[in-house]
Amino acid sequence: MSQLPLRSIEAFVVVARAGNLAQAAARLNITVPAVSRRIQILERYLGAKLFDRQPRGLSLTEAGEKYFSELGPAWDCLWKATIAATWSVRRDAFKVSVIPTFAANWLVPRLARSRLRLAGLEVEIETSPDIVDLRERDDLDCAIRLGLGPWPGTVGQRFLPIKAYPVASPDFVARNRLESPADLARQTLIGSGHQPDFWPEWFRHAGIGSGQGRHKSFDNLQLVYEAAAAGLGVAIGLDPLVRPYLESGRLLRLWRDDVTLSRSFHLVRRTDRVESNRFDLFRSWLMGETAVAA
Amino acid sequence: MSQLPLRSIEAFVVVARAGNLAQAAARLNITVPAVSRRIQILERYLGAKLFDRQPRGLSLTEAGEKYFSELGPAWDCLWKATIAATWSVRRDAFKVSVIPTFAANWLVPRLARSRLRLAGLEVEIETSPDIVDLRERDDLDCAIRLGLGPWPGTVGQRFLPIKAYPVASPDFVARNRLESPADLARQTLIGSGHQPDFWPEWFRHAGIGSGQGRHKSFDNLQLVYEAAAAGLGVAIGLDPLVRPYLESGRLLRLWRDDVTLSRSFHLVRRTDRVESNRFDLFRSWLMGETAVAA
DNA sequence: CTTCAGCATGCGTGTCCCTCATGCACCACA
DNA sequence: TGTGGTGCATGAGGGACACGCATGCTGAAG
Repeated sequence: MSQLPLRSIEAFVVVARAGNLAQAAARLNITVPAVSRRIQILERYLGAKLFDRQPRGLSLTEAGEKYFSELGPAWDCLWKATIAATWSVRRDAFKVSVIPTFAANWLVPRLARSRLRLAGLEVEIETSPDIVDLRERDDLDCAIRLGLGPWPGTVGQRFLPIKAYPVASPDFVARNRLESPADLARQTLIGSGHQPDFWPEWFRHAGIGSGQGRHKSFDNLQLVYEAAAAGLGVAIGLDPLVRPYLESGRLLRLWRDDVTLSRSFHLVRRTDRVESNRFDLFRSWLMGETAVAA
Repeated sequence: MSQLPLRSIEAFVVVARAGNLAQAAARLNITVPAVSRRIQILERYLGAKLFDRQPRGLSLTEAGEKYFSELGPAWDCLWKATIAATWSVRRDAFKVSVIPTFAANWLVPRLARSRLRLAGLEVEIETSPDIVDLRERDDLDCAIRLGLGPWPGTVGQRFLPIKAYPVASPDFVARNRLESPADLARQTLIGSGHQPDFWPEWFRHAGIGSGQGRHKSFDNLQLVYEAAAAGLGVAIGLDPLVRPYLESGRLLRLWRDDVTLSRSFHLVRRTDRVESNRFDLFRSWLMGETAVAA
């Protein structure tokens, strides 16, 4: 007496868009096997294969393609309508509190090319170098935080691990002989003030006594990287954040070794607020982005 | 970590269309309390009231109206796409085997004004006075049967109880004095040949020895009623089927007493076939029709 | 005033679905 | 050709969710 396998249909849409189960699972906030089963259920229900299982992910079959072309828009419409109906009063944007560096180097670029607005969600970013207490800011819907978690009054989940490695400007590298981590002792190390400094944790992993060189501190990571790019010294690069600098060539990674930090990025919301579909949508998008970024 | 309450959204669409929980429950094939809860869940999730609970059923609030206006089409689209994707090969109609009288007096009129075709399901009716063995007819998707059930090789559910009462033409009533069931002994009783005759069961309930009058039999109920309308005698009217005759005035109900027969209409499908969404859709529609017809 | 229709709620239970662990196929690289 | 890695499928077990039943409640009709 089964009805439409709705959860399977949902999974189908997400998988079709993602192209692989891992990213879809992240978006759906369930595990890969669970997604796999959902797809199987739908395929059995329809009596048709929807995906070709290929060594590198899945791709839609002809039937799947056709089904998806009709289903996708309908699903978006459903989402959009549901978002719009949420506290129909609340036509305001979905506000997220983030540290400036993450906003500039990760969040904003991805938001720009996302489908979120199409899905009916307007996202507004508020940056703050310090951790904002969500309980005192009713206008904020959630926050993205860098640290160990949990934070009082919030629930959340880790969504992006951080790798760290020393970086410096090409010019700086050319002028100084930096052959092994031990050479760092003679250099100026640029750290962050507001955010906990990541040098100690890196030195610990690298097996060297904490850096003996001179230290410089800046309030925010953006300034840290800018300083390094200007040739002021060696900074500790946090992997997703520093990438734009590496890609543009303004900074170089000194050695291949990297360290996965204990701190990572977390998405948190207030414990005392009902989880809204706006939050669902945002998290879904966020998880999908990180899964693909791996 | 909840996702969209899809089952609740489904329920919302169905309830919004039905206007009351009972009919919606029938369509969804679940109980009334279950539907009630689904709606509550959605309302909590959205943070908005969707229905005004009125003494006579529910009606959409303004917010609900708006939500439904966007959701309804999307939902239909989803259904349609899913139907279309079902064994993408099978573009043929959904074939139902029915007895002729039921087709003519109940099914066809309702099908005509239904949204089924809009939803993407083409229904084809095959009438047969005898019970067709579904196992021998691969082209049939399901059957509607009058009887006690179950039938070998099938699963199904009762969906329409039958009330029975004697009927005769206005002319016949004028010519003969028919004041109590006992008077039937002197009259010609018109029964059916193929279908089991319903007179005996009626007499048993009425507390009278089986009718002593002359009997006439016809192959199908349509002919039975036509014969009665022509003044040939008294027929036993089966409630949903004989109604068109009563409404047009061609037949009159003799007494207010009625009997609910042990036999009723059942919707059945083959046990050995996976329940398809086409069947789901058809059943959903059928259940909704009977709930409203009550 | 009684009865009935129709929706809400408490409680117990069954079932579905998810997670974890493992297996398998394919590709890349040595 | 072996080895590691990626990505999906499958088996077992458990937990949460949602359904059904019984009952209560409210407003209207007889």
